[in-house]
Amino acid sequence: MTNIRKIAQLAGVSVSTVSRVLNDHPYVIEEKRQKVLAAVKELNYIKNANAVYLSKGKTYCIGVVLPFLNLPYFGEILEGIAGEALKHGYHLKIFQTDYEKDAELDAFHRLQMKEVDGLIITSRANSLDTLHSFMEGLNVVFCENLHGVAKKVFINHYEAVRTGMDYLHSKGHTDIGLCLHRTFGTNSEERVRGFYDAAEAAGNEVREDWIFNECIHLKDGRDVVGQWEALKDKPSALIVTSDQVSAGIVSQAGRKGIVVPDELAILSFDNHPISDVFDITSFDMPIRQLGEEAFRLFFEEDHLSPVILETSLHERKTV
Amino acid sequence: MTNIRKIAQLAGVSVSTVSRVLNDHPYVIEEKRQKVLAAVKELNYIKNANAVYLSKGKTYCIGVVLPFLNLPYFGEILEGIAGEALKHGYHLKIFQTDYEKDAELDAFHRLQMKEVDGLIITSRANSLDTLHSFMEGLNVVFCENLHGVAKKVFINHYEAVRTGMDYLHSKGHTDIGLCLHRTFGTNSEERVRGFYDAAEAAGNEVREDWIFNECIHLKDGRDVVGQWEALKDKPSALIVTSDQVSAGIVSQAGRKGIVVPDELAILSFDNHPISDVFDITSFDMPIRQLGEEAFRLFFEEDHLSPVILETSLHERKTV
DNA sequence: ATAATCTGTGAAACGCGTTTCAGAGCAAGC
DNA sequence: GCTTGCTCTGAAACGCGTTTCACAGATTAT
Repeated sequence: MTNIRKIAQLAGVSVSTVSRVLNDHPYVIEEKRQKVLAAVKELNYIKNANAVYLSKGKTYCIGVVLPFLNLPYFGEILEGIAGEALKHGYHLKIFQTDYEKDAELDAFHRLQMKEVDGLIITSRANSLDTLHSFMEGLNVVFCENLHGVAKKVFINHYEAVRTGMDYLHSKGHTDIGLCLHRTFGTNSEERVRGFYDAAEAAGNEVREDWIFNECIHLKDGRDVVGQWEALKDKPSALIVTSDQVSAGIVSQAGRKGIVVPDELAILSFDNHPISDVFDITSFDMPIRQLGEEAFRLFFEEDHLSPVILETSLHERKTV
Repeated sequence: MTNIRKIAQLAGVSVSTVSRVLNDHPYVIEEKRQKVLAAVKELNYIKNANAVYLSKGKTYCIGVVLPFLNLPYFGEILEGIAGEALKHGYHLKIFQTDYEKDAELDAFHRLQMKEVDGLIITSRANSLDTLHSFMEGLNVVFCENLHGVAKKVFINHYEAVRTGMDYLHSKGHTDIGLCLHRTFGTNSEERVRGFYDAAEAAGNEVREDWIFNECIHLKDGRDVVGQWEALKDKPSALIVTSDQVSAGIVSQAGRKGIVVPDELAILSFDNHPISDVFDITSFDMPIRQLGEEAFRLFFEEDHLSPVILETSLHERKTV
């Protein structure tokens, strides 16, 4: 393999000078510069990235920890991160976890090993206590409103749910259910908190059996309709934290002859294009922006103040 | 920073022995092994991944070139690649191109620089001629049926479209249109070829204005309906290469009172969950498997025979 | 005229783990 | 008793680019 020393030899200069030329450092006279460039061309020299990274102590690569790759939510976050990263010459390394704790910890280990310069945790399975010992002095960004000092960016789910609940109340609903991706995780907990707080503030009761968990994909929406039908006391409205699930609900309701919103109102989250297709009233979630801000938090070394993103309601026809 | 030499010093052994212990090589006496492990613990030693990669000449990382991250198609491919990669201890680096040639070439350059061990090209903008000079002796996998020798895995789009056309013919359709993601690119060309061949075989005319291009997202389906309505002579059926677009078409048709399939039949591709929700007849595309096979092609050094994946028709209610 | 800068350059150290090679010591095979 | 053949170990080379430091020579400032 041809390396920088061979170039130096052929060009009749020192390796430092070669390095200077290759990195556009000043203080190299034109003549030597040309000789170096000629040697590079002649020997077909290509830098070894790993040598650069070892030497520099950084990799211009950021790790993204996420559970799944085939959900629009994570695809959109990735777009946001990648777009912003590209602007600053950074690349993305994917750490897909399937919410397996070990896979998640592996990502942190990679960070410790300097395989990536930082980590963006879009969603996690491990407790903060567990993670703390792994992130001493490392650049980690969380996409959630976690307690304690950390770089974090998050969508104000609490406020969104409260606003949504008030909106449903104003439409006369008192019996409201909730469809969640999962119950653990800060973002979900924030939504649940908003849900309970709003219900309490309005003097309405919350029924545990009106909270549907593990609503992730389109088909889960269909299942929710089945469960809803089987209930003796049914909520008249559902807050659904994913447009995919809402779309599944609305389409299945259509098949079953359940009239939306008269019999069942749906207030959704994401404002994904699919909500437009199904005329689903949905909170616009700045997911791409979430990704962009996450990268910025990583990039700006001492940017420690949390970034809070707000949602806005897009009224359509399911409430 | 604590490195392998410090460990050696503290443990009173040579660096080779430390390396042996750290890599579970045989021929290290238990006593020294314990001393090394103790030193590792005491100094809180963590390997530097970049040093390993430089030394080994490989990174256990594969680059994935893709235009977009927020399309289900690419999310699914990624899932397939990532799943298979994980099994073999590989990670993924994302090279999002937006179909920009320079961004694409950058990925090849990274490969030359040994930043990744190989590249999976899920879709590309550069010509093969351009790329050829960049892949001399490098491990590159293409997800398309390109001409010439190369690692490749692809879905048999030609056959799928031909089968689809015959299916439509059998239902009495003679005036058939086509919705494409794009016109360039091998996969699209294969579909177009199947489209023309089938029409010709059936003795039907193909109308250029029945071919709709740049149909990518849900909303593009809506636009197609508008364009379709504006046609003086309308096709009675459309072959649509994405369920997202089909869903947009079907939903918009519903709003406009266009009866599917009586007035407009839709034969779609992907068999994405959304096609189930909309009852769209769709070809099942083994996209995840495409990703898995792509990784295998990369991983098995001399696996040069192309992998061809077949589709299967899922009949629902839009034809 | 002298001090203070700036330009240009190379040797050497640095970042750090892996691997080869030579050799010592010891047990099994003939 | 002598030859193979293991087991175990460390020195040194290897992979390779960046950066610091010392210094020579050329300017500019005082």
